[in-house]
Amino acid sequence: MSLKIYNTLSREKEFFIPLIPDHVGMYVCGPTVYSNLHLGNCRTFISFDIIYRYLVYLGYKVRYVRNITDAGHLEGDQDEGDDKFSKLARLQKVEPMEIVQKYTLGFHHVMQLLNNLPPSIEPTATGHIVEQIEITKQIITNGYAYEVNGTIYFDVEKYNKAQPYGILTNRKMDDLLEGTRELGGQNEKRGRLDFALWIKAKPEHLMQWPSPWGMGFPGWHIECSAMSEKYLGKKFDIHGGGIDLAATHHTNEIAQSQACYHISPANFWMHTNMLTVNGIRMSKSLGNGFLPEELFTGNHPLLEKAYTPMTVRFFMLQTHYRSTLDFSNDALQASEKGLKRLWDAYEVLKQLEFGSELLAVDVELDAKVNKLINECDEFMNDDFNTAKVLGSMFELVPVINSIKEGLIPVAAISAETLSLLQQKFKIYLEDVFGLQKSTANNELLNGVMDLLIEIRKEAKAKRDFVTSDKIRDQLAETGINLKDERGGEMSWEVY
RNA sequence: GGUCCUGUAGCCGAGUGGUUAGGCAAAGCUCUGCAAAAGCUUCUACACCGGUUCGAAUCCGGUCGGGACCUCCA
Repeated sequence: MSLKIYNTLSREKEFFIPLIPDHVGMYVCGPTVYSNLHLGNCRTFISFDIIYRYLVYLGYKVRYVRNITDAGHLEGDQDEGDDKFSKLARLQKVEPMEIVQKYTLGFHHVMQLLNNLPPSIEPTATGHIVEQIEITKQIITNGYAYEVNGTIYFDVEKYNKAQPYGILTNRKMDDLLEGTRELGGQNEKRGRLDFALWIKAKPEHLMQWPSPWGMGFPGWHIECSAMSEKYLGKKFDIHGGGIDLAATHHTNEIAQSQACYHISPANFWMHTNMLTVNGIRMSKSLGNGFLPEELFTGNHPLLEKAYTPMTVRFFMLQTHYRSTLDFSNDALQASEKGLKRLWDAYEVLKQLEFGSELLAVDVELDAKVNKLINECDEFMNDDFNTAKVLGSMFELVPVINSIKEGLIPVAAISAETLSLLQQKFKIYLEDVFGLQKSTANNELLNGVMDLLIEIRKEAKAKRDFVTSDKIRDQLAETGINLKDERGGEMSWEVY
């Protein structure tokens, strides 16, 4: 079975066939680094991280490009506005690049905590001004852009006569025009839907570059066209981003590429759905965003406690990437416990060894285990259905625990099946889903715990429950859970 | 207003027309010196009204509710 991906462009799942066999070029729209990213932003980057990891698992050589937007993002919909970096920089009396540096570092830190792999290339808009100017020039040459007082606009209505402008989100030009606000008298655009490729800078503007049209800065959409072309070519396999970018940003990217190179940039357009709070989209403008830091510290009115980055990651894995996901303390609480159950079973599984005893293999169980394991790949191949994969893995948890408890003999499943089970759990939990153990134990603590366990065992052997309970209770107070195993062994974990 | 998406048990959420998704919570039992963990069992839902079909949560139509995009936002 081969991979199928839902393509926004066709509005259906299509078999994924890369342009160059065994190679995948993937471009994902990254953050605009003028503020902290919230959990909704994180969701998109986690989703694409898992997609990236799965493509690698399938054996593709993936070039994953995710940009950093550090220039030119306009405030509001008035094209004569300030860019976000200049505005903030003036407000805080710092260099625009100080803003960029601060939030880029913050972004990378959060990505690392969430265990997202770094992309292959992470280009910045300010590092590609030349390329953006070149594309703009070519679009003008091709007749799809015009200059007004040093600002270059893309002529949407003219473009729409050659190519369907609203193709990505299935919109007709007339409908789009209807939904647009009236042009203000001072507006210099020819058409309501026209957008800026290059914007003339006022003299006091902090970030500006020379261009054939005077000093200015790039429009928002042109950077992605320029950088995706530079690193992935005029046509590449996958272009991704949040679904909120589809109607405007990605629609304009397609128009720019078509107007410049006469080709639609990506074969597959993938869009991740929004994270909501009480059913409403988490967004910067609404101010209902949770910062990752608030979550990791529990410092938020809607949270009862802190949650680890891995809990957040797991929480998002339980939902399909194209569904909205509602964020709440209860939902996170459930994820925390679910992840623990699954991860504990994984730790148990790693320790299981196939014995040499010649017990009859439970054919039915063996077949069931194999089916559940093999389904994982099928579910992922069906447009990355992580939720179904987790469902299968959870069904395997009682099997693993029962083997450990001796309720099912190890030899009930074949050595081959056990080995496959161990391999697949490792591959999915660690390599594809990118989960990792939340608390690291150190050698010193291990030694101390060995001693305490020994003392407790001795006390229990003498039926000295006062001492044995004291050890367990006081460890519990310091945050360590000591558990009596079947057969007199003891294990422990940090809460 | 236009273009879409969506409504699943206490909560979160998968669901290809016919088979118990799964997680969390809750209850009972087993195990245990007592716990915790684990195992077993129970809770079997698909907004509403029609239609198609032998059969629909799943397809079609309508009604009502929620949301997204159309304007900066992953």
